[in-house]
Amino acid sequence: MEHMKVFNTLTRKKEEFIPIKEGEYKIYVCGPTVYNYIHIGNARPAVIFDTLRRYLEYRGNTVRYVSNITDIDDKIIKKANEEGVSFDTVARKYESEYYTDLDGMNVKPADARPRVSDTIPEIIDITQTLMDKGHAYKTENGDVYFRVHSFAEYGKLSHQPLEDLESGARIAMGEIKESPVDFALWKASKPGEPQWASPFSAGRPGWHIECSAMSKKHLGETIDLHCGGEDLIFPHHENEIAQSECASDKIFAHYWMHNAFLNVDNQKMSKSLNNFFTVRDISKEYGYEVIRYFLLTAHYRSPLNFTREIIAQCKSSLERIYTAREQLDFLMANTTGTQDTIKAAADKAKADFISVMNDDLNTADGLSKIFELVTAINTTGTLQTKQALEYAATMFDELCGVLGILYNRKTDEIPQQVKDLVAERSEVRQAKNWKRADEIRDELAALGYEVKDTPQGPQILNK
RNA sequence: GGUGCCAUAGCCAAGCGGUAAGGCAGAGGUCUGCAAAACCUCUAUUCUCCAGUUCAAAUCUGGAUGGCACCUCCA
Repeated sequence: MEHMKVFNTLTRKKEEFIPIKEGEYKIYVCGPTVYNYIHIGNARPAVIFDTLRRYLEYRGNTVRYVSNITDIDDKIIKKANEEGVSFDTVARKYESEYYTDLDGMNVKPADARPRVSDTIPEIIDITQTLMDKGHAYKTENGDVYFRVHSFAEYGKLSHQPLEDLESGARIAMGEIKESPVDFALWKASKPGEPQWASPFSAGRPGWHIECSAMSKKHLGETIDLHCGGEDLIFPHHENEIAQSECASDKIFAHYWMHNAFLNVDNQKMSKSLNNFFTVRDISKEYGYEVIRYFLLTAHYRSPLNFTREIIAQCKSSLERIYTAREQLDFLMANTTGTQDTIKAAADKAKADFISVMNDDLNTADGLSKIFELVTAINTTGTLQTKQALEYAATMFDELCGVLGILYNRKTDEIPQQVKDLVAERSEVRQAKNWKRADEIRDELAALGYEVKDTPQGPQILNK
């Protein structure tokens, strides 16, 4: 069995991606904190790792894919208090909006989409285990902290010596910790905060413990891959490793993948710079699919710059793919050709596509392989047999499907009214009545259709 | 200060030791009643700069310059 290669943050090397059980991958992706609409930066891991999943499935594997919702968090609580509603009112709203955006970008629903608020017993359980094993301690006010110095491998993901981390760490107001690097597993609740009963105190979980608990609950103690944005490497993922491995005495995840950040006008997105874009707003202007396409145009470990100019370019590029696909359908219905050389071109595109995707998910190169097939189709057109074109179309759809693009094709039956207008237009064109012909084109446009005149007759496009 | 990453045409971007993929934009042409799309040709003798290694470097090494990230619960 051939495996793709991925860059493993743990070893900082490209490695063969070998699952625990051949043909089955267990993947956990850190999801968003739901206190607002997601921004385009949030969309990057969602789309990239969805593409990884699609690719692994395309290559014949089964994938168990889990992505969480962080619905207990300071920012959510703050927003809820501002609006005078409960935290879960805020969380449920933006969770729902998040899924609307994911659906818009053609991200397949995860097999499990756990919420922190539904995982409290498991969180308490791990916390208790860590305390029992001496990896965690409780303070007077009811907080529970992880004892970082009890885990010798701490820092193995971020590749930072503990001393350096220690010098950079801060102690927040009111924290009483043995070491500045220790982090909260459980926080005793303060007034105005949601709380859950626990053996430690009435309180709520810390940030990092939730992913350890949800990953274990839905995928087991050891998984194949854990991924997320590169900012999560430290402290979030480092801490997850510490918690999970100390609790289970097993490897938490064999592979770690992290996507680079997305910038706007070459600057970090931030509210103060006023360069903050939500997926929702961009989708209204350009459509969701262009966002997905855009995210695939660069390698996931490279920084990606977002500007309106670049998005506009992506829209044109995507258009070329759509046009070729529509052309393919038209050709299949009208070709009189006898060749089948397009089959070889399609086979080559597929083989090349697999080759570049195997190399650490090179989606940018993957797209270029689709464009090579586009050119082959556009060049050879009516010379090919119907069967050969069908073969190419199947391959075309396969590859686009792996990248998750080309999902907005209009496949509705063309209305009789439109067909009649096109027929009338053909007649008046025969009579060289160009005025009426152009009128009809306008009428068709008003109905949402476009007509192109080709040597094989009029091609009707649903726009 | 510690740890990493990046620099390829007007724009986006792959390539990572063997002589510059792909897309967008642009110019000219073909086709067309006009369109649209498509096709053909052109658009980096060169990969930020300077040294070095090598038969061979955008690709490796050293240095410089510029940009970015993490070490601050931001994907």
